[in-house]
Amino acid sequence: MNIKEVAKRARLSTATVSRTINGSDKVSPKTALRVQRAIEALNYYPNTNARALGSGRSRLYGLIISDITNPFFPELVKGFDDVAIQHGQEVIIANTDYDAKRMEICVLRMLGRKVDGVAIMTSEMDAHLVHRLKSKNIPMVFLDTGTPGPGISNIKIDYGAGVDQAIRHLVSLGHKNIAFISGPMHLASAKARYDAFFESLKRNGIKPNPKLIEQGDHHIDGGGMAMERLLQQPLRPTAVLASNDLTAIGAIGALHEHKIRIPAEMSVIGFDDIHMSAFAHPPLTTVRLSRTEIATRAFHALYAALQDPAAIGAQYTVHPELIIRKSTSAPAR
Amino acid sequence: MNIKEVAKRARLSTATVSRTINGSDKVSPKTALRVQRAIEALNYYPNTNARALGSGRSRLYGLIISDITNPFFPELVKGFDDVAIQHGQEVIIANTDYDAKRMEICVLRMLGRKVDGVAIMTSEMDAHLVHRLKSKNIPMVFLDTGTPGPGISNIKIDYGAGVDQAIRHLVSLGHKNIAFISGPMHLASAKARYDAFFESLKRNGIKPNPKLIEQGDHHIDGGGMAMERLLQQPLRPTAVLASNDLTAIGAIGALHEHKIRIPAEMSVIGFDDIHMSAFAHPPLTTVRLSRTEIATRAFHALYAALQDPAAIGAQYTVHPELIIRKSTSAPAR
DNA sequence: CTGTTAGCGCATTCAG
DNA sequence: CTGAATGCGCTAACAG
Repeated sequence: MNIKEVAKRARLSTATVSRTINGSDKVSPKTALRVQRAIEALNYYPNTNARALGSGRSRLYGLIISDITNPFFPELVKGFDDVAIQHGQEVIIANTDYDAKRMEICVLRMLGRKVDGVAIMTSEMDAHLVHRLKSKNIPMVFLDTGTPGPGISNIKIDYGAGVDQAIRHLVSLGHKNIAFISGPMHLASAKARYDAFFESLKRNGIKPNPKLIEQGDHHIDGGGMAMERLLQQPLRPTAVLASNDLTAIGAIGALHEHKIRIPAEMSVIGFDDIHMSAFAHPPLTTVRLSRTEIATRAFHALYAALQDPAAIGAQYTVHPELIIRKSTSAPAR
Repeated sequence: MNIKEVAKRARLSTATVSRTINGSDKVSPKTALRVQRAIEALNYYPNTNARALGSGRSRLYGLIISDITNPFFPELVKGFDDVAIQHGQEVIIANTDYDAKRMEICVLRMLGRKVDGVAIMTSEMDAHLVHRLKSKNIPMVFLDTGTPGPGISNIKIDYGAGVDQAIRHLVSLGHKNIAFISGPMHLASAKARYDAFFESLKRNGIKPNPKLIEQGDHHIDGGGMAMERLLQQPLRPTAVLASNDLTAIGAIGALHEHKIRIPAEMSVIGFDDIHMSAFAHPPLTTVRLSRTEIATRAFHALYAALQDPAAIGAQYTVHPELIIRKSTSAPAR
């Protein structure tokens, strides 16, 4: 079953069939209809590999993430996939697992499949791999770690504004001793949040207290353990901001263990707004980072580059939004 | 950069280059080495599309899941992807989102890409789509919903044994009034767990009480709401088995709201053992369904069919395992 | 608007 | 063990 059969059935040339399949406007509506009918009658669908080989375009986009097991990513994947499907494109996902060798395999595969673009949503991206992609003129879009240039876009996250909303919310509630549980500092996104915390504190007239900073690992247990350490401080904070929601959820768990009431005795704020945060106990106040927005912008950055290869990469900014739920309140006096 | 260049560089024919790339044994070690060197010198990697077109085999496997946002699936995806990479194969993921039209698009794409096999991990699979795959002789493997046959394997989950371990654990602890929160009954997996619950109860000499059965939705909130309903019963159960971990976590949340102590006043058991269950409060006792095992078996079923196309589909059974943590104990007297 | 033709890059006969 | 030639299914000029 191939394009020839369809052409034969419709009594047309393969070129015309190909044209109508690709929505060329140089086909009369009547012949297009004839083609459609033949396609349906024969249950035909084109061979993607041959298509890519012939045209040089694969209609395939690569999405590189570091850990699909982290709830932040599936939502991102879903968003990206959704938009891609809407545009008749496909996506191939690569899970690097924070492993350099695996990352290389992933990139090589994408190169081999002639992807039309790749979205790099992990900060641990080897420079030489990026270079390799660039040398093949494959459009790229980075999440917060790229430098816009020819064919390279970047989606910037305004961590400063996001963290600032959280801190202002806490300050307006009357909090002064605000702790922070960071992520692993070798991750660019964790570092950015960490820095934003300090700046926001200063901006709000609060002197950062190093004893109120603990490091987590962006997972539940790291958050719990960091909270434990925080509780051993002589000066107990009245509020804690976590670098991501998983960390906050872990912290909440530790607080429950110690029978510390939330938010009465301790306010907790997360970052990301993953789905389950709304179902935490109490429902978590957090700074939402819209995965849908990130995914949509990423796809469009790539798709636009495809339409106009000369287009220079753009820089987008996504603004986080504070979602106030039940884990924050004025401190008990 | 293509195979010709490599051939030229190595002063060999493209056929020989192709052979060594594909690990043919009809190439002398010396010439193979020459090819290797040329490949490295030129930074060559084969064009996957051309490869698939020429050989008819794509080295690509399809994985169909219903909702990547459900924590059960990312772990499955990761497992499948890991094994595939180990075997030098690629995987393309399709997220059907419980939507029939989208499912059709996904299958058509896989067909178009000439996948070497597809793993169907969702129960809502259209019969005509399965038929279409079958007519193209594409090996398939189902998760608990397939009938083994030529090129079709099935991975059976012994829900009966899994649920039975949970019930026996509860019974041995002294529980008699055991509630069950089911999943959405239109899902085959939810139905299977539901049925297993009844059978296990009988097997353990307990008469099922319809008032102690509530329906959830396999999400956190559904579990919470179902638990609320259960608590309004005049006869309060001393233990509850949830159809999956998310449901159990929701139930735990509802119990906390009511200040009901777990496990002293209510034991809770989940099903699946998703990663976060170990970090619930208290850590959830649950029936582990190894995603790694499912994924590995699924991949191998497909991969084996590829090696020997005449191989008849096999049936595998994966046995769940009770993981006892802190959410279960003897009932308070 | 439609048909003819020549590759795309590789795997695979078939010779040697 | 190696090379030359053919075709996979489709798209993209180029004609008409």
